Amino acid sequence: MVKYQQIAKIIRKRIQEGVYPVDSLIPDQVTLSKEFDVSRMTMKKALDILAMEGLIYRQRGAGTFVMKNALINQLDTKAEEYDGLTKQLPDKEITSKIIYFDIEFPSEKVMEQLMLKENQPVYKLIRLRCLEGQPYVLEHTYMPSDIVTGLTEDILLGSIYRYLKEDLGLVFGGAFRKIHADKASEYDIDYLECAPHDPVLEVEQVVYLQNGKPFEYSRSRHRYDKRSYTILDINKSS
Amino acid sequence: MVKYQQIAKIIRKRIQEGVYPVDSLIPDQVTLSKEFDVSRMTMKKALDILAMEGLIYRQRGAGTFVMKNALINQLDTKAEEYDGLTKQLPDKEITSKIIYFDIEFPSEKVMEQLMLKENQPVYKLIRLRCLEGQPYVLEHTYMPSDIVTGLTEDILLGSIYRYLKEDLGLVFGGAFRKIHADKASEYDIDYLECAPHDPVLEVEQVVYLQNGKPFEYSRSRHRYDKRSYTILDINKSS
DNA sequence: AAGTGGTCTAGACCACCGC
DNA sequence: CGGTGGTCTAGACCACTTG
Repeated sequence: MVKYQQIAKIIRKRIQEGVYPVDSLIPDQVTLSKEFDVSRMTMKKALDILAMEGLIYRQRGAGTFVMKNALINQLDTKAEEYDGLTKQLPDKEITSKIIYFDIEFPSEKVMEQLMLKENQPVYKLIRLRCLEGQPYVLEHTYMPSDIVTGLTEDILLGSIYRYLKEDLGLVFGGAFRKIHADKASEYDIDYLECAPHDPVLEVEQVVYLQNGKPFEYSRSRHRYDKRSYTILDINKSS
Repeated sequence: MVKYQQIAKIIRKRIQEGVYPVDSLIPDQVTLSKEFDVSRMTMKKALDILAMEGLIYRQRGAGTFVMKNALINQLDTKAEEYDGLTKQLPDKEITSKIIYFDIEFPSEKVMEQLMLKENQPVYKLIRLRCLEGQPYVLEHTYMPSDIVTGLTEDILLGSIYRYLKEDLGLVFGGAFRKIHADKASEYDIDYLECAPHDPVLEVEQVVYLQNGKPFEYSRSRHRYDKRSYTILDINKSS
């Protein structure tokens, strides 16, 4: 870990422990850079991290302050969402049931989302993920077979993302998501065990590699009473 | 606008216009810093912006590349969500109907979300926003009366956010959102004109000032067929 | 080994706030 | 006016990829 990350870690701890109380002024950049024996640019870079996390804010001419809601935001674990369920809920028992698993040529929609030609086959899979034995989410997933190679039922029963990262060495770049509400389909009623008129929360996403190539298109349908989606936005423009 | 922002703007344009084609290597930092006659640090800062936007990615030792999906992401206007509906959909006709408007003492839930004491009154308002005359979203909003002062029905009929920013001079810091699906309530059926068993997409949010003080707690209920919520995630850790 | 991006420095100037 | 944070420089070293 480089200097500015180490320093950010120390300051973050001071905020969490109340050494720098909520809503207070913290020492200026010159003082801090002397304390940590670094240049002011490096010191600023450390503070930039904390500003991105929403822990501090700065006013030219005035100083650097601890955010009023600094402690609240701590509660949200910074799980990158494309780490997959297994990593997002590490303390829970997650099981998977394979409902469909095959390789086929892509539909129009899938071709477009995954930037494929019609002759490039994709894995199509449907999994029911259960949390502590209870139905949690029904995933409809498409992955191009030239990027995601060697998929087996064994892998599907565990964490696909662990396989992609550790065994295939893929580097994730980001994801584009669309969230909407929908009526429960016959499929949802069957597998999620929800009532006929229950709403469903659907997360439709395309996940990309670092070079921007899409490797997953999926629609995850959640029971409306089991899951909500949280987002923390920080205003960078000011 | 400072140097690194100007340079970022130029490079962004080159990517959009295909001067730097998708998936290609762009000139290295030393070459670019000579072209723009700036130091390498400044050049890197310009590229940092484009990396945050998901237009480029960099590999130590290899070079800087244009993302495969660079052009796709351009389609999403970078509307900060707390700019309000009026600014998000500037080309559409948006009208508001005031269903409820009063000032009262906060409930337990509102006190907690807005960090208030029980003796600090809040504005409570319910607005139906219509898009091109059609019901679009039903907003239940609470705002502390000591921050958001001088609210009138006239303001509610237009853009509250414009009033807060321009007239009160408030500086927004960010927002915390929770998105879930729900069953339509009697209220939703009445005002959104949806069917009894239609699902509803609810966005529950707390919006903060720059100093971390919350100034809005709201629940916005959308017709499931009219609105979805989109998110672009960029992986910063790599 | 050469070339790339990432970090770090010491110092400078500027814009802004509050006294 | 002094002190704050934001920007920018010219140069250095390092980590990494590629030929």
